[in-house]
Amino acid sequence: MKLNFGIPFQESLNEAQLKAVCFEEGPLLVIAGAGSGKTQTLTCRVARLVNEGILPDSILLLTFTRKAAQEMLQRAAHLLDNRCEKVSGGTFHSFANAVLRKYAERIGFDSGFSILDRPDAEALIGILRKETASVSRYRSFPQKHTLLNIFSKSVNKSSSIEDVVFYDYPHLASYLEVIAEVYKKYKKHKEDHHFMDYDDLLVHLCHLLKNDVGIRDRISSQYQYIMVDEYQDTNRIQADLVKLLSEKNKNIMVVGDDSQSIYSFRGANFKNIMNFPEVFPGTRIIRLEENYRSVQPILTLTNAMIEQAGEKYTKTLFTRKKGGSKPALIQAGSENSQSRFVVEKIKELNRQGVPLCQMAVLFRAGFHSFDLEMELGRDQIPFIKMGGFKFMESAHIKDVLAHLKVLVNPYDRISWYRVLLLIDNIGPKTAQNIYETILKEKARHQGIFSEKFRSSNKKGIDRLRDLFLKIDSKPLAVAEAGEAVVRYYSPILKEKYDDHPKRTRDLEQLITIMERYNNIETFLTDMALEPPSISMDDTFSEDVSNGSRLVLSTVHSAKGLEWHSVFIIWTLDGRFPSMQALHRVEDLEEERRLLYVAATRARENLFFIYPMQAYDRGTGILLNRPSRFLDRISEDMLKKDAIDINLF
DNA sequence: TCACGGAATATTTTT
DNA sequence: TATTCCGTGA
Repeated sequence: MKLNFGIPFQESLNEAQLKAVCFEEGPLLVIAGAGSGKTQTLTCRVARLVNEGILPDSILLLTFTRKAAQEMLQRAAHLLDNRCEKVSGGTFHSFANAVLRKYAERIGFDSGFSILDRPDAEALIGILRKETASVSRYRSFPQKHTLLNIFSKSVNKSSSIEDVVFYDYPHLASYLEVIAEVYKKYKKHKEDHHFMDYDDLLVHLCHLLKNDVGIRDRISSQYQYIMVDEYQDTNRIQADLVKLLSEKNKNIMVVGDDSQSIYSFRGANFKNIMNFPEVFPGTRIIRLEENYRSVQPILTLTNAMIEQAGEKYTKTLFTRKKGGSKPALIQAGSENSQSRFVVEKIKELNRQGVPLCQMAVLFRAGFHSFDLEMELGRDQIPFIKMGGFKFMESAHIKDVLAHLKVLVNPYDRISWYRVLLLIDNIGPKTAQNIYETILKEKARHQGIFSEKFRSSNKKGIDRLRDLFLKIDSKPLAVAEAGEAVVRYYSPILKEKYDDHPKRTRDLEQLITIMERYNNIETFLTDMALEPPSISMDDTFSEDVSNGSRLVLSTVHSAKGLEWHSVFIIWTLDGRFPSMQALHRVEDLEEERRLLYVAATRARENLFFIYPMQAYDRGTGILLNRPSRFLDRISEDMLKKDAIDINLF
């Protein structure tokens, strides 16, 4: 039976997809296997609703990345018309930000709160960590990034610092009190200075909706239809938010795949998707099991891999794609032999007509590809490593932004330190003195004028003062202020980095971005929340002649993507699954899902490669078995080969 | 108190 | 690869 909606997409949908698209009212759980057309289903549903006259701004589409949201709405607009672009869509965080800006005062916040991105949060913790006197007594007190991980996990799992430390960081148990002390300071500092880190956005929104019935009613009435993508990666707070937001209309559709839940280390809880039917009584479940991506031999293997998983919604993916060759597990003599194999195989496939950009090498951790990167360089094979560079997090960009942040919020300590430490002969101590003077005299950025400085500092301080005077003297457009800062910063940049030409170009890009804004606060918020997914393209545009580049990626960053041929390296037991995950069943299960995600990225060819042996530095154990997730799989599904290092 | 250099070290990271 | 940490000397 086919229904007709008079819109041109329905022929492209299979029966299960169509059911999901046409689903009317109430809670709906869509279990969407890898490559089963989940995005298309969501997209079509949005288009269908809008087409039937539902107001776009009463539809809410929540995703984890800004890119995913944009893409879906654009595709929906393409199917129907541009009403779809008006659908409220975005990440949980940007949604929270938007709501909180409106109602901040209800939770005792200034609507002009600033957002701390990860480096900012770490920097703040770094300062507080040093300030905490007792830290110096301990030799191996956790570093700032570890502290932030602990704090964040405690928030995202809604459990106490104590529980997180005992459960996930037992080796730090003796520092518990001091860790808790730093946490308290961190929290207080954020409150005092109207900062929110990423987690706070969700926490405060949740708090607002829970405690303010009026606002909760207003918001949950506004959204008639709510859809959530990648539901298996939501954490406790996000699940609560979904529940609160859908309170009035109960038209909540979540889409996800429990087998692809790989973010528990960030507090994601795949139980959310398992428990959904209990939390929302009357839930309909629809399974999307037809895979449009991989050939059958790959699906047969990946089905077998995930079959062994403990808890899951059962589903069996199938495809109508014919042919295809059996995936292979390859033992290489050494790490370098592994790299050589990959390089040679890629060259071979490339000769057969597979473009480089249709091949990917995936691995568990970023540094696993170092040796391969060198081999690729030697053979002059162009590649792009995903998840690597973060435009907004690079030092020079942060430097420039810090100057603007100080103008917006003169009590922003992290940014002040950042700005001041750039000046010659100013170190942490001097920076602290200056900051305290500013705070004491409530002197905003003019505060730097009043302190008496040693003559060795004078020149640098004077330059900074000139900059602030210039920006103060007349109202400047965002980009003009940015240009002034860049002009001030440029000599420092040249002094500090020998690759300054490239970085200077980045700064020019930043100015270009600024030109789109007429308000510095909005600009800064966007940079923290929705940083431009910089195609640092111009870095590579010099060799545009060969636009096609091989992709190197961690498995996490590869989620949702697909390639003609996929190589998974380091499938050595102890690397993948990683050593740290062996002690706990849940962790091991997540590793299994991770390898599953990696393997299901492949359309035609799939290779697992591992070096014959490697020492684990942490434990001193010799790793010499292939991944336990592959070892027990029979030869019918997985071809097992050893290659000789001398072959290459 | 700061700057410099060398060494160590690294899960995974949509916000 | 790249970032960060620590010790040393000025």
